[in-house]
Amino acid sequence: MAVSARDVARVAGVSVSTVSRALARPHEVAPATRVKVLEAARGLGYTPNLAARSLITGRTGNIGLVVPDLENPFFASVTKGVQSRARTAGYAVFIADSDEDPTQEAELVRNLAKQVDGMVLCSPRATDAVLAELARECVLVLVNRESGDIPTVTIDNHEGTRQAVAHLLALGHRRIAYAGGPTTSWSNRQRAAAVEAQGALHGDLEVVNLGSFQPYVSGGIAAGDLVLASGATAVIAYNDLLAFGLLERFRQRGVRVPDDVSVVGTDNIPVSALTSPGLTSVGIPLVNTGRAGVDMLLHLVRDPSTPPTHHHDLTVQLVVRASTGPHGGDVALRQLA
Amino acid sequence: MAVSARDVARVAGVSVSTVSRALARPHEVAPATRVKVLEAARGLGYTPNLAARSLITGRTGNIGLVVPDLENPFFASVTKGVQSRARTAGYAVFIADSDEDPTQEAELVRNLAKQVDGMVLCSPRATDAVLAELARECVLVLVNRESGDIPTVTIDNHEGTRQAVAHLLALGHRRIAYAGGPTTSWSNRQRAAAVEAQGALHGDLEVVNLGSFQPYVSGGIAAGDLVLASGATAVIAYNDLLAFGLLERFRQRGVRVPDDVSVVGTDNIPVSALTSPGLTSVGIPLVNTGRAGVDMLLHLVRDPSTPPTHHHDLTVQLVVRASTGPHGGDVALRQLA
DNA sequence: GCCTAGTCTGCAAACCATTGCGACGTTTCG
DNA sequence: CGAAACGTCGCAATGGTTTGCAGACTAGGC
Repeated sequence: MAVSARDVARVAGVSVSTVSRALARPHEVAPATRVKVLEAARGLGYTPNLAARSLITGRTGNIGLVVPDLENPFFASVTKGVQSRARTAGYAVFIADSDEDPTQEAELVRNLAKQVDGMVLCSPRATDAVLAELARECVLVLVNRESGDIPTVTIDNHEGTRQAVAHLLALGHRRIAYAGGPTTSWSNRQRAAAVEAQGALHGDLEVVNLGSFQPYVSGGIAAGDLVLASGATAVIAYNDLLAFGLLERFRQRGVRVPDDVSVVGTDNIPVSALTSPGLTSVGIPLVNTGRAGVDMLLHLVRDPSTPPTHHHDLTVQLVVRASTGPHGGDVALRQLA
Repeated sequence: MAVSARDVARVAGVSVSTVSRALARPHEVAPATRVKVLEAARGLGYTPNLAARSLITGRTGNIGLVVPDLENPFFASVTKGVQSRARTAGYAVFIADSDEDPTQEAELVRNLAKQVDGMVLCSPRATDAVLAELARECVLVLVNRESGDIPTVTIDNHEGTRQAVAHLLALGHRRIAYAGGPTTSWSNRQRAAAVEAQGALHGDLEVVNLGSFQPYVSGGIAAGDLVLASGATAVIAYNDLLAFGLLERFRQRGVRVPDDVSVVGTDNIPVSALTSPGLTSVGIPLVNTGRAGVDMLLHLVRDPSTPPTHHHDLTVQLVVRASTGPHGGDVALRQLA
């Protein structure tokens, strides 16, 4: 059925080893034989059996990607980046969705570990202990998470938060709430800490941490009422989906954005430009985040001797849209008039 | 390094073949030996080498999924469904993104074909001829596309369009535009034809086909002006992203939705509830579409003898939100008052 | 007590590509 | 002219698992 190297060898009148070499190391075989083999291979439509190859070489040419939720546009974009970069490097990618469940996450990694040369874990929810264990079983790169000395691509959460707070301060806000994501999320802990740090930095700024919510629209709807009760005039959300939920809940309750409350999201996923009002959001280079993860992983896989950077920090940029403004409307503009 | 069946055999004091049987066909080995082997395997942390297994069985335990654009929420949801269903069936899934490019699509299928037991092609953009060729090289299931006698999971486009048109007719619209997607998209051709068919069916209805646009927000922005110039009071869009673009462009031009123009999308992706106004959309069971594709594929793979259904048609349901209403505002309500 | 049927288990081939080593032939240099 | 060096290629082992076949051993029936 399938055509093997033996068939090619027979047609080309050479041995199987010569076929292998003609394809893998062309300079080690005489030009004349090379063309004979190549022609035979093309004629028969030969492609090496990857299972057999990986059995002997120990490498698969595949990488794995585990994300908490494929339906979250943030992870969808990262996945796109991973896939595109892997493809140009000649790697195929396994995808796995953990549904935000740390247990499934570890299981998925173990299932895939034997079929891949390495894995990218995006925003893993597992504990440091579990990650350390997994890292021993398989080459790992973390994206949007730091843990021990596992190679990592992160986002500059502190700087993102700083930009968001600076923006809100400039608009006159003095009481800012933070609506957090899953407690299992490292970036959530980072962002929460960064907001608190900003509060400590500015004497006239009060920060209210509202706690943890589901990183979906539903979580934002739940958080909305807490924001209003907290007396904050602005809220920073763990991610854009949560921010959408806030906008929705505020609309339901007749609270005007940004006149009554300003809302800042995080991630700047593509749809954030489309809500009404458009969402001010801490922009992350989504697709590039995926690419960076693959780059680091492939470097590790191809020459494990020289790990030049174990840590790559991506820059962020606040994108201001209509969901933020001065509390009570634009006094500055009114004074100018 | 890695523990093989030979190690287990040595520890358990049996032969390699007995190890294999104890794990794969427990009833073919004596209970006493079975527990010995199982204990040894567990003690050593043995897991069968999948490459070696697939080398001999010819099966991989993997499936592939090709989609035109992972960042499109429609495909993200389908991917989620595929992944979740495959996982519970013990299959791992390769993901590939063709960037809406038919050439890449075929290439991706060929690259993956050797490593999978079968593939799901979601909304493939390739021609029927190319698909037929690919189907000969690999077990294929099409989702949201019909082509020859390749097994297929489709969406009832005709019914969806019927519902959308009926809704608009009920609101009093008599001139309806269709803003189409890629010409390479089968479902776009289906939907365009269905709209025309509805026009032919209702004597008092005029249908305007505006042609083909990119299935992104940018495509809708481009289409917006054509809608207005066409004199239509309502527009049906190929997908929700395109509809978002329409909403955006109408806002830019000060055109009120739904008072001046009604907008209907297709797919009912999660964010459609969040735009302002909320998007009326032909709802598709997104995640289930992916599941259905995998179900069909696995059935084909596991017993290729009896293909019970080569065609599965998923039901659709129009979801009405605020983007549709009577032209010029709600006269019916005003008359009641 | 012997034969048969049946239950377990081991042997060895097979799957397919890769690669170290050695053989062979040719060239080059001393 | 001899020997070393080099280029080219085949042999055979290797990787880990599955499975047909045959052998060994047990149990049961006459």
